[in-house]
Amino acid sequence: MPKPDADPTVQLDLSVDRSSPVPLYFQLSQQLEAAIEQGVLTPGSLLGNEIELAARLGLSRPTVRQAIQSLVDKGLLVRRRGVGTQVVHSQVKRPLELSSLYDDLEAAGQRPATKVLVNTVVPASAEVAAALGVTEDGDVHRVERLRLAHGEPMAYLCNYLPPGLLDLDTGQLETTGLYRLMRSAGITLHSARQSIGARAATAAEAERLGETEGAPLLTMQRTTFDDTGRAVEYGTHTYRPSRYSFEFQLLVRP
Amino acid sequence: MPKPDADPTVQLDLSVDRSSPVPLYFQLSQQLEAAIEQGVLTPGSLLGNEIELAARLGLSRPTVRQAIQSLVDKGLLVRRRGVGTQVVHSQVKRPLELSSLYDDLEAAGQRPATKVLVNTVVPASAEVAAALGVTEDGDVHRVERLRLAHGEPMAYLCNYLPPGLLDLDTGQLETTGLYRLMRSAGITLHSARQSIGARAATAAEAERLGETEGAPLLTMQRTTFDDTGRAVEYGTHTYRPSRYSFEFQLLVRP
DNA sequence: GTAGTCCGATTGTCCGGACATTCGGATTGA
DNA sequence: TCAATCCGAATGTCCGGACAATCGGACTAC
Repeated sequence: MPKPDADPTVQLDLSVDRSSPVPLYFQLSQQLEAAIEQGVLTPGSLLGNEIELAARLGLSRPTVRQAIQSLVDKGLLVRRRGVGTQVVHSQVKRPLELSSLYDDLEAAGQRPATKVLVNTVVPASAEVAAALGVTEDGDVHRVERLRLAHGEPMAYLCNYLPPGLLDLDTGQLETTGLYRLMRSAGITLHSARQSIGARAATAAEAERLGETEGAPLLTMQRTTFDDTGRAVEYGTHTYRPSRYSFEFQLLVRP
Repeated sequence: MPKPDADPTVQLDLSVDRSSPVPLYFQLSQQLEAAIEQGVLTPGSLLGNEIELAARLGLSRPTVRQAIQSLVDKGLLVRRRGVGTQVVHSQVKRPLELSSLYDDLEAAGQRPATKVLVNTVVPASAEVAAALGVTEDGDVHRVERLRLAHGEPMAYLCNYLPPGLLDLDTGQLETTGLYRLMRSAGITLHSARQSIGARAATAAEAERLGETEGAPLLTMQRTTFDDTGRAVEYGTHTYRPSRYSFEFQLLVRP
């Protein structure tokens, strides 16, 4: 009985457009990622050696390697010296990005709505001043929002921003997420420090979220930095655990 | 009045050992990382252009770029075309790894202790079977542990492992973390899917953790995969929010 | 003075090649 | 039969060079 080939080397029709301004390695990595996404490249299948792949596409090996490496970094491929490069056995989706709750809900088809409760300038408390790196009692923007999904309150978001960074329009805040506003204002987000915990709801918190006093709440604090190292946002959020949990995938750094 | 140079190009004494089996780019990236860690390379300072750095070290530019790129991926450096490469303005520590609670506590100097409550083989429930990708009612290892810090219970950990993967010695489980055991058994961890939430403690949970019934608990579910895509571990954990919260740093993918 | 333009500096992309290292199977030997 | 050895295959590392794209400051023109 002939044994079926378990991990065949897949032949794809790949091509690159040298007249395009898009980098060649990026064109290739996108095509490979699409092939994996659509199941053309099945989990476990080998990708064929780099040399031949480069020759087939008329590219150099470094370029092909750069394309493959970007997918390895995303967790979609695994390289094994002496063996080859193969597609990871699925399960991998998104390796945890610095995403906004708004975008997450929208992607999940939850039709998020936002109610801006407060949008003003206040003197910075000691906590906020320390997080944002501004002087205490200096001006900071304060935004309080209630995030709803299907008309039900899901989270209470309280955010602080350093002054002069961004015009915070209440109308815009109700139709999109804070991160998207910041990015479109030319701020390049770089990293964030997060802390996720839980605690019992105070009376005021319970009131806001439609829970009862003492009910468990999921809490998140976050400070976000841009690529110059400035803190550009500090926020304390509380979530209804029956409506929301943090789901993410993370990769092991090799 | 002479204006002090805010972001000077720093001169370091770097060197590489060509007789070492350690890759040159790795030697360089380690030295740069150490210089950043120790404050020799101050936040905001420029790194000097790649060409000259390569010439100074007797390396080629691709090698230097590979070293720099690895630090950019770690979030320690930022590159700007036409400007140069500069050290990120601090704040960056660890970009969230797939770490074990045991190692985290140990690194924080908390002297963690583990009490193994259950270490046995059981038939897989539907939930466990789905997570691990084994047949329902098939054998799986079940480990229940209580993790303590300073003698106080901090978390209750319930884990399932597919059969035949690992010898689970109760003594070893009490002196180290599960991940370390798996790694030393030759399993290369690749990624994990996590879900963090909160809920009120049941009577049994409260009893185990020394809380009262209805107290808020922080919960985490995780399925871990190796680089072949096999699920190698599934666990449901509950934490006392007064004793533990998830703290991590995450990077924005450029 | 202010706006637009030019230009040097620096990183980004890409090439073609060379050798080293590791894996896994096939061969060989006990 | 089983273990040790060899060998092909594939990725890992490294080189030296070339040109493109972009940033920021200096210069120029109005």
